[in-house]
Amino acid sequence: MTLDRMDRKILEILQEDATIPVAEIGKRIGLSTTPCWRRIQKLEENGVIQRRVAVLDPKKVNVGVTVFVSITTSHHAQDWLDQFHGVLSAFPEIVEFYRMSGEVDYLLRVVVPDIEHYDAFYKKLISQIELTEVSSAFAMEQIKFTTSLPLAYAVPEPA
Amino acid sequence: MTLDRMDRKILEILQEDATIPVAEIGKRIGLSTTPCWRRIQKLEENGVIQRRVAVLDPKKVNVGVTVFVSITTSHHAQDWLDQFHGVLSAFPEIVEFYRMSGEVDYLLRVVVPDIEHYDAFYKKLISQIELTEVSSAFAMEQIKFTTSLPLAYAVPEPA
DNA sequence: CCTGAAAAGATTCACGG
DNA sequence: CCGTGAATCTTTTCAGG
Repeated sequence: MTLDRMDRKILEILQEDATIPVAEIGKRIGLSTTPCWRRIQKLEENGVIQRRVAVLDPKKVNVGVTVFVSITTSHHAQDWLDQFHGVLSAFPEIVEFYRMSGEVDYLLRVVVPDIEHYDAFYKKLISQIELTEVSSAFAMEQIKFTTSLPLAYAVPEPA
Repeated sequence: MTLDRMDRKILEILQEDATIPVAEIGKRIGLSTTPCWRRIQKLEENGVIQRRVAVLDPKKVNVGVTVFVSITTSHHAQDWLDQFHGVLSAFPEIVEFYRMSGEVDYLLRVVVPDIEHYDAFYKKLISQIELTEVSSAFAMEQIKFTTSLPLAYAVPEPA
């Protein structure tokens, strides 16, 4: 699917605030309600817009602490990997989970209320699956966090 | 603010899908529209719900590659730190930015289309501010990514 | 604090340019 | 592909238990 500048403008608005009425979005980008609405529909059908969600304040739901967990493993059989992915993905505290190149095999972002709860999480984690090497790095401060992806790369070259 | 089980149920639903009508949410949790709506209002007023946003598919907007960038710096003056925070936060490719404890001083999550574009981003970054040590780790696969925070820690003990 | 219904507003659709 | 206007459905407010 190709995204033109209108689509990009719509996405820019909706990434920041999905409560804005379609009529208002149209007004901002110079389009009337229906064509604007049709573009949004298409963006949803094509999966460019995956979902609309409420973003919560981590501190207000008592998960103000972020920990990055680096995992190195010696297992490489597919069976074990599938189980590993499944077990880890099921933890609600694990909000991001990447397979990495380089030194570390996997990187997790974990959210918990404090260090004590992280310790409890950690114990539960290692009790459920065997991990060769695990190292934890604590975030002291979240300086930036956004769900808005850059859209400069999404638009085709100007005609 | 204290969140009871009803609030938590509402948040669980809205974190996953913020398009569900209030009447439907009420039905699911056993509440009629008005009280459910009032609870949502309160959660927004109190900042528990920060915003409602559209979540996009990174690949479909051409930023399928995630890179974690670790930064160590020798500067510690407040002036320099403020500038550092400002300069980095302005990059739309930097979607997360943490001050860390331990080895590394800062950790970034950067999204770009591919390694070539990461190189361009990197050059731009180091041209704008002096960084003592920078190391990049590429994610090969995003196994899990969710904007839903765990809510088990948010609820007060059963009365 | 709750229920049920009415008013206000947004989304969706049929039709025409 | 864009726009206008009307029908439908949601949200929001209000009267009352």
